Amino acid sequence: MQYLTASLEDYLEIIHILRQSMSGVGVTDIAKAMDISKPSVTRAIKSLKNNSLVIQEKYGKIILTPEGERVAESVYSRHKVLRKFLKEVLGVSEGTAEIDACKIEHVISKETLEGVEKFLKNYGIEG
Amino acid sequence: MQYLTASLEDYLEIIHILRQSMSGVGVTDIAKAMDISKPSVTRAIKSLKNNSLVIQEKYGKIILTPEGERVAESVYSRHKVLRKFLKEVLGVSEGTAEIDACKIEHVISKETLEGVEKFLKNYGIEG
DNA sequence: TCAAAAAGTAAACTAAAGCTAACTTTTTTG
DNA sequence: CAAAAAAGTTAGCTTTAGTTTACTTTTTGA
Repeated sequence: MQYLTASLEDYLEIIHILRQSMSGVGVTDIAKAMDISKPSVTRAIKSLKNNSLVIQEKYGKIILTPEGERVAESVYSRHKVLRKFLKEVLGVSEGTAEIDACKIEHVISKETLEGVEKFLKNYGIEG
Repeated sequence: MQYLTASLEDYLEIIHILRQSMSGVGVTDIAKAMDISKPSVTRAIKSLKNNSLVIQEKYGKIILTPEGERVAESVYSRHKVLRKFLKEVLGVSEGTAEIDACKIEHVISKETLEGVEKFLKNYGIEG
């Protein structure tokens, strides 16, 4: 899995986040969290399964594979760094920081992310 | 025209940029600049025509309408602000700044863009 | 001036990602 | 424990945006 779409990255991220507050993540949980239909989720999960990023028995809960977990954490980490930067450095509101971080996290390069992290570190804004 | 896809914004932007160094912008110019096929360009132009953002007679050159020009300039302006910020503030390389600006310009909110502009102004980095 | 090259278009295919309607399976609960 | 509710899936539609192949139109230059 070298390339993932923004959409599939979002699914992994939300599964990761939901997992932190519930024992098992299901299609309906994801659909509600992302405000999309259940069939859309089912199809996305199928695609993630094909890429060995999640495991799910038919009608069962969705579990991230180690690789899926790795990708999800990577995306979520980018999200948190960007959100912090937008809020603390650019003075953007909570809500906008959340929304924009969620979009920028999918398109930003490694180099720019590192620039952001370096900036936060230099200014003593801890992660 | 309240909402434009990232792709269509890119077409408007590239037409605007090409126009600065050539008298008439054609399908082939755009295809080469964006490294995509000519039929892809033709279809995108058709969509922009439907939205009254460009004018083109059959087999003719492509011209931005005043509204198209307004949108193109808005996108390109975002691009320049972001590129400058990435380079001057985050210390990102020329090439990466160009690439990332080109992606972030389509997803960033007004509020965050204003935060970026304010930051540049505060630090005396002139536009 | 007319034939070849270049430019532009049309048609049809593909993939991603959303949707609804209708179905099956599982869970809950009276 | 069986019926209803909830959860999950399937099938088929839509849009966007890329592709290739094959066509038409325009431009150019020997």
